[in-house]
Amino acid sequence: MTDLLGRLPGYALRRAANAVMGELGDILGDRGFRITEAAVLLLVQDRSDLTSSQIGKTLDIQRANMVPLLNRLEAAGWIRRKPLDGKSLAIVLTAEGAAKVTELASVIEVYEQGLLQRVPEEHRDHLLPALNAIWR
Amino acid sequence: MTDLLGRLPGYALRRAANAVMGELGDILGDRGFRITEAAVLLLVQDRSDLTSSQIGKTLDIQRANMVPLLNRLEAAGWIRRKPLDGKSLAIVLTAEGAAKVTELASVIEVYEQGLLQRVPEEHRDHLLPALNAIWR
DNA sequence: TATTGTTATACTCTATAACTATA
DNA sequence: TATAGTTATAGAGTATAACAATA
Repeated sequence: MTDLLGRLPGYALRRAANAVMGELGDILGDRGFRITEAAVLLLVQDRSDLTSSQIGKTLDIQRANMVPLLNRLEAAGWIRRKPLDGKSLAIVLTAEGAAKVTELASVIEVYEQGLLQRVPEEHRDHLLPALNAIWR
Repeated sequence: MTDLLGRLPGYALRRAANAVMGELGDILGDRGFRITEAAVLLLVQDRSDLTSSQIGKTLDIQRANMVPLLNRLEAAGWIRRKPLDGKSLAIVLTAEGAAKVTELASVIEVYEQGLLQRVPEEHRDHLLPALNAIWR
């Protein structure tokens, strides 16, 4: 039973995700972001009508944990809380935030391309559909 | 740019790993294990001459964090610290631990098979090599 | 001089419960 | 009555620094 762990998809998934999140965390950290913040910003760039709760549901972040996260993004001047009614707030990018996200998307795109290059060509196109089949 | 996150391998990797670790964590938790403990036990089942430091290097666990982990496994009666010389300790399974690991390996095997079944057949065989290429 | 096991500690990330104001 | 935003807090999991003993 040599190399048992290397043959378990679950373990490989964990190690691969840890490696990638570590690398991406360093890259984004150099630019003042955390990974989860980057995900929120990219989502908000896509859609400017989402509330904190909706973002949380989409990204699997607890509503309660969205608060300090958005506070940080707001304090940095990248997002704004825009009232939709007396209860809900839409999260929208500021002009400064939009510029930051453009830079961010570019950095991430470069990293993701490099990531795919690590995967042997015959497996490359299968990675994303396989991963999405697991959690979606 | 709709569904941007769904097209990023890094994000998909994170979500898939979180989903799988959550499920596996529940399954193992019902049996009194944490995921990392299970990994240690499987590795020790494979090789009975490894020290705490070597296990940590193999599984990417800090030496300092191995201590409470092994303490728990030892307190449960599943492993034993066996002196190799005046400095190093080999981690070996007890008889009770060996039985527990056999059960554990079976539970994990069932889960991993089910996990692979979620992946469409045309992508299935590519998952493990693609993941291992990313971190190994 | 480097390594092993260990202790203590800090930090990040995430989960839970409860409260309020509004739909 | 359910939902949104919020507060406070607790728990994992992981990282760092330091130390004694031994290789």
